[in-house]
Amino acid sequence: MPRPSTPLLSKDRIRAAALEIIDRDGLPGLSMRRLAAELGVQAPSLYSHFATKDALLDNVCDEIMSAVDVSDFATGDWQAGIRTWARSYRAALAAHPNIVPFLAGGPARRDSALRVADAVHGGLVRAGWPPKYATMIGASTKYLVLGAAIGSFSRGFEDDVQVYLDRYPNLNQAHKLAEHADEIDQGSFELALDSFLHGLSALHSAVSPA
Amino acid sequence: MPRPSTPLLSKDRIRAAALEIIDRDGLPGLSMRRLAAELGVQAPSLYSHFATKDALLDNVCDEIMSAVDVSDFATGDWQAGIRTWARSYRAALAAHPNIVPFLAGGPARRDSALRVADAVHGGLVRAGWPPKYATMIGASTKYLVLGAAIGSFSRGFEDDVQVYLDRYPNLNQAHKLAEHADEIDQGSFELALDSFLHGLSALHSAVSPA
DNA sequence: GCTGAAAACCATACGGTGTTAGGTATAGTC
DNA sequence: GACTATACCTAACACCGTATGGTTTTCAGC
Repeated sequence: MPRPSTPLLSKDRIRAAALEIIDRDGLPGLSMRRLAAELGVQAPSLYSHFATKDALLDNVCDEIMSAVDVSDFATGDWQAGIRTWARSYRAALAAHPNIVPFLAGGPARRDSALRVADAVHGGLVRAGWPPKYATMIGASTKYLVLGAAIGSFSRGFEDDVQVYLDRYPNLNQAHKLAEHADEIDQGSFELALDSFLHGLSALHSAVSPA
Repeated sequence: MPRPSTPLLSKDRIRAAALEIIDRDGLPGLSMRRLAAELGVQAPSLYSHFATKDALLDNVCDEIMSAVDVSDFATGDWQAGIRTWARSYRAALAAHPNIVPFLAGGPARRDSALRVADAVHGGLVRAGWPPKYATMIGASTKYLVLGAAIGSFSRGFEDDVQVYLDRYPNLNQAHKLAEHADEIDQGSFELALDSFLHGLSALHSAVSPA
């Protein structure tokens, strides 16, 4: 069956199916053959739309990152800018945790990432932060978000309580963590974000020329 | 060549060689065949010592994590405990950045991770933190370290300056980042850690029963 | 409307992967 | 000295990403 009348595939359809597989079966669960099968097609056909598997994954990442909101940097309130950015960033990754190891590992050269970096850096500098600090604050915030996404407590602990009880007395309630994992992840993230901004706010008056 | 007089392989030797390959060639550069070749052996022989590749990688991670220092939690100074923990943790990962995506993705059930979690949680609770906060503080700190390790600025930007200059005016000095990447990574991490502890310290007096 | 090029599918195949099965000779144990 | 477990081997399986080249349809330009 060569070139059909109406195309079976499209970048959008492939991307959506890939993300669905990743969310459902994890990153290793995505293979070009399985993806093709799910689309009712043979594996090499995908290469008419994406040059490599990595290019496809990059495209998936770009779509995820497009939900990141840096608009509050335009208001002049740099704290609101960071908060909105960090929260939307984290939410975007938490919605698709399985792809985070790939997304984080890849270079920041993706267009979507550059758009964000530019807005963040510009917003902070306009708010009076010296460029060097703007860079570090951007990096720190990214650390926090990526770490929260990849090191999520949710899937960190074993259901088998015995493992903890035996040897680690301080973790005797660890099995309860699984139940409240999302809550703890969210709380920990907010705690870190609040503390971070608290500290920055003190620093700002010390280094800002205004 | 069956069972040799003196064993060619050992868990230690395999682990060391694997880590060397990962450090040199990255995580995808490690295959059982290449590892075996480097050890002067055939791939299936490795399975006499490790059940699977993942088990081998877990073992490598355990070794890396053994350098993490939680001893300062025993001094009663919880801030020093966190600082020493976070810094040694980050240093351990920064020494082997290529394995971080695997290390971070895997569950926290590894023995070394449990040892740390127990010490951290115990130290914080003894210092007066309510257990819920102890959990969140541990998680937050872990986020920061993992994020700093995986989202390292160092490898985040393209050498090709033109990419930035064209479209993102606020990033016009981005090419300089590569030169000072390590410095920026370190500075950003310390900035985040300081701010975080600063905020926590205020919170402590509010929630501690003492 | 015809011709030529590009697009979008296909089957086949290559070299790589983690891993299993089964063989063989040595080391250590009763 | 016989037996078993060990630590290597070769061969092979199922899978992977992807290159090649073929076939038909669509589309652009004359």
